[in-house]
This record gives sequence, structure tokens and C-alpha cells, in this order.
Amino acid sequence: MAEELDENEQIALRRRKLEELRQTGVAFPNDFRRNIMAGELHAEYGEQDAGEIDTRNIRCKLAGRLMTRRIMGKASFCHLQDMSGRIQIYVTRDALGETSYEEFKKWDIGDILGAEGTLFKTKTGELSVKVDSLRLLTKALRPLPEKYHGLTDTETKYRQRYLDLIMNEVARDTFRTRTRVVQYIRRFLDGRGFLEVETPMMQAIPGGAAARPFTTHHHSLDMQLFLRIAPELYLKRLIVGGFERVYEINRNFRNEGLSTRHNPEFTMLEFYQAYADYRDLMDLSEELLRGLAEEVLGKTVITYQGEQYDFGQRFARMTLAESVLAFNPDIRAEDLASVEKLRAHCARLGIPVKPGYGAGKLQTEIFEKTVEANLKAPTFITAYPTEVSPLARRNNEDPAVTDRFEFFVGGREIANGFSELNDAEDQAERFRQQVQDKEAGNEEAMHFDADYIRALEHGMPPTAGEGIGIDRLVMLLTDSPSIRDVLLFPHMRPEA
RNA sequence: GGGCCGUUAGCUCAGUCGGUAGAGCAGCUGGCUUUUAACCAGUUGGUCGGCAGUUCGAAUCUGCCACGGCCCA
Repeated sequence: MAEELDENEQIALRRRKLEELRQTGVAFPNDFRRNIMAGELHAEYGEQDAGEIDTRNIRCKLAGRLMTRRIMGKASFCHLQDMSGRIQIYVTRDALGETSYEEFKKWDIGDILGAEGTLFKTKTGELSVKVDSLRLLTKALRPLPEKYHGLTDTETKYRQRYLDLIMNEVARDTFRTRTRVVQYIRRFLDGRGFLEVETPMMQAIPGGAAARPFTTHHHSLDMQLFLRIAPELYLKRLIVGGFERVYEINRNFRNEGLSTRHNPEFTMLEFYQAYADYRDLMDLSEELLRGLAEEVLGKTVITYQGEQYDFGQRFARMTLAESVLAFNPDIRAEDLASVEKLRAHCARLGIPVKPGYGAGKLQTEIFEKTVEANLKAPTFITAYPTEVSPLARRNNEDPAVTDRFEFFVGGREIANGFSELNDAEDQAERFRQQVQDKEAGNEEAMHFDADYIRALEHGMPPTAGEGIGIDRLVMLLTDSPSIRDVLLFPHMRPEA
């Protein structure tokens, strides 16, 4: 069914202009070649004085979108915008000839032009190109948002991201920063001997996290498949295979609600290092995050939504139990071992609990409700209960907790890492417990992955692994309040 | 899932007590050869998110729905 496009007189007029172009020649030429970009001109010549620039007679060919236009009779000033920035062009009837100049005056803001001319500086000192040849490369049929306020409508920014990118420098910066974040992480890990790999996005048994998966169907195999919720179990199979340091930066899919922190698909870094433990990874994380802040912000103090977080200082470290006690004066240390006492505390705090919850799960619930949001300064929380950590290695002294940490800043979880469980028999037992939970109605509980157990039975070296949520990290580094601000195309309901 | 707020011209926004809708930008016409939110004069453009209801009369009041935002679960 053909989509009904909204039309107005501005669009209709532009369509008529395009029709004229079709009649008189190639309406969409592709033979123009530029030899420089706006940003390069500013970088090279921005500081030079007008006389010097005139003397050097600098010729250039530019292409970009017409963003502004000031017509003063027989001369006009415009700004062309390309990927690197904007440059002013000076278009005159004398330099262009009467016919071309009259054509130019019929073009519209938003059109894409190719310009050739000589560099100069105006009397106000703006670097500009005096154009002697100008071509319309692509006719824009729809008008751009208003030049001064730009595009501010949140919904349109997300649905028509290209408009946001054309109009808003902040949006362009955010997504450039996102790319730099990922580039830095790759460099960091590559430099430490990690191998970047790709593992299945479609899995027969979704594993590696506690989450509801999306389902899909393979027609020729006639089987149900799940979009992955995590790459973890595949990456650890690679560790078994002898790839002792691997990482993957890719999408995960979790079937949960949307919020300022959740998108159904999101990007995760996971990396695994053999012959290391969770403490090694905490050190590594600190180094990574500190270097990343320096790389993209040029400093280690991050300002997020008016608050400041210092990545230059050593990050705080405390156990989950310690943090629960620190933020809950009403809870005594001995209560943490008692399911009865913990249930009472949950009731008092208004935390809904289910019958099967043990002490570890109850502690974690209390942690999430009362501690998490308060972890503003960069903090590692360690010693997560074994009950909520089915893939993590038990602590040698206290088998009720695991050698695991999560990293928090600004009250938000950014990373999750642990010494990996490489005891195949313990892992099998943990899976059985998960299956029981699933049968008891927990839709986020894990499946029993016999193939993964078989891999562990071949022997996985002692290994530590970690996941870092790239979107949340980028939010932090770009001071973005919503995850949608760091996703080029966030998930939206269909338009009405 | 619940609460609150929003949806008016291509964009950014006004719209009083319910009396048939305005501005700026953009567009169109004319003027203008160093402008930059260019300027000056004139001017076109509306399913007021959708559907019902109340009313002599609804952008405005009521209900339902859609989409978006924020908060909570």
C-alpha cells in the first residue's frame, strides 16, 4: 500500500522546480568532485589574515547542504554544511554570470550544492569562498526546520534522526563521541592482546544473563530461535578453545520495557581474559575508564546532569553486604544470614518478594532498592551472592558469595564482571537450580545449556570476564539524560 | 501497568471568560554587490493529534483512543 505523504505548497513548489530540472538536464548529477572540506579550510586558513589569503589565491571545490542564505540583490552569502562543518560562500552575479545567478536564486535551503571558487576573508573576518562556479547536485523537496531554534521536538529528533543531525551540532557531537568511545575501547583491548570476535546473535538456547529473550523463527529449519540476551557462553567456549583473550562489542536484545535507561536492543562490550581473576579486571576497568575519559573529554572529571564524578581517583570498593549495612542503619550484620529477618526488612521497605527467594536474592533486592541509586562516585561493589550469580566462581572463603563485582557511577550500573565458573559440575548444578526457578515461574531464569557444560568439561582455564554497557557509558560521557539520545535510531512505537 | 504534562502553519511557539486562529522563521512577489537570526515593503499557507459528547456555538469544557515526555512500579 502506498504511503500517503503529507504535502504542502512549499513541497509542491520544490517538486515543480525538480520537474524543471528533469526537463533541462540531469536532475541528479553525480560527477562533481570536491577537493577539500569546510573544517579543513578553517583549520588551515582560519588564523591567516585576509591579505595573506588573497596573495596565495587558494582555489577550492566544496560540496554540502545549503543551510543559510542572504540574498542582497546581485550578491549573496550562504553557508554550506558538510561532514566537517560549515563554510560561507559568497555568490555574485558578476562572478557567476547572469544566467547561473538567476538559477541559483531559485534554489532552496536544504538543497545540496557543489561550489568552486577562491578563498577569502570578509570584512568581518569570516573565512569564505568567492564562488565562480556553482551546481545544484541534489534538490531537497522538503523544507528544513527553522534556522534559529533548529529542531527541538523530541519525537521528531528520534524518528527523523537525519534532521537532528543536519540541524543540531550537539547531536552530531554525541554520536561522534560514541564512535570515539568504541574506537578507544577497541584500541585498548587490541593493545593488550585481546582478539575481537563475533558470536551468534540468534541462539537456540538464550544464555549468559537473566532476561526475557525475543523469539523468532527459522523457516527452513522450522525451529524457534532466540535473539541473544548476552554473548557470554559463546565467548567462554572460545576461551576453552584456546583464544585466551577475546572480546565482542555488539548488540544484545532483551524483552523488557522501554525507559530512559532501557532500549530493547543495546550495545555491550564483553571481554574474557584467561589466567586472571575479578580483581585483575577491576584494575583493568579502572585503567580503561580513566583513559577513556581522558581520551574523549580531555580530563578525568566527568560532569553528568550537574554532578561531577572523578575518574582520576582510585575507585571505591566495598562488598554488597557492607553497602547494604552502610545504607540501612536498621539492618544488623547478623540479619543478613537470616531469611526470616531479610523478609521482614523487605516487607518494611516495600519490596515484593517471592517464596523461593533465599538470603542472597533478598540481600540483592535490598541492595537494588536502597543502595544502587546512592552509588554516585565511581564504586565497585563486590561479593555478589552465589544465588544471583549462576555463572560466577564461588569465593574460596565464603561459598555463599562469588568473586564478582559490578561497577556503579552516578547511581547507575555500568559494568559487571567476575571470575568465571570453570567447574563444570558446579555449573551444571547451578543450571539445574535455574531451571527449577524457571519452572517456578521466573521468566528471566536461565536454561540448561548442555552444550556449554560439555565445553567446560573439556577444561576452561581460570578466567575472568566482564561486560560494559556501551550506551550507558556514552550517556555518561556525553551528559545525555536518556539512552535515546545516544542511539541513532531508538526504538519507537509506530507513528499514529 | 499507574500518575502528571504535552500534541495548533514546513519549523519554533502564542491563543484571555467557550464566540469560527495569530506571531517569528521558512515560503511567495518586489527592492538591495561584504551579509551572517541580513535588511525594507507586500503576501500565501491550518483536518488546532483522532473520535465521540456537552453547547446556539469547542483549539478552549468532558470522555475514550493514539503518539511523545517526565516520574513511579
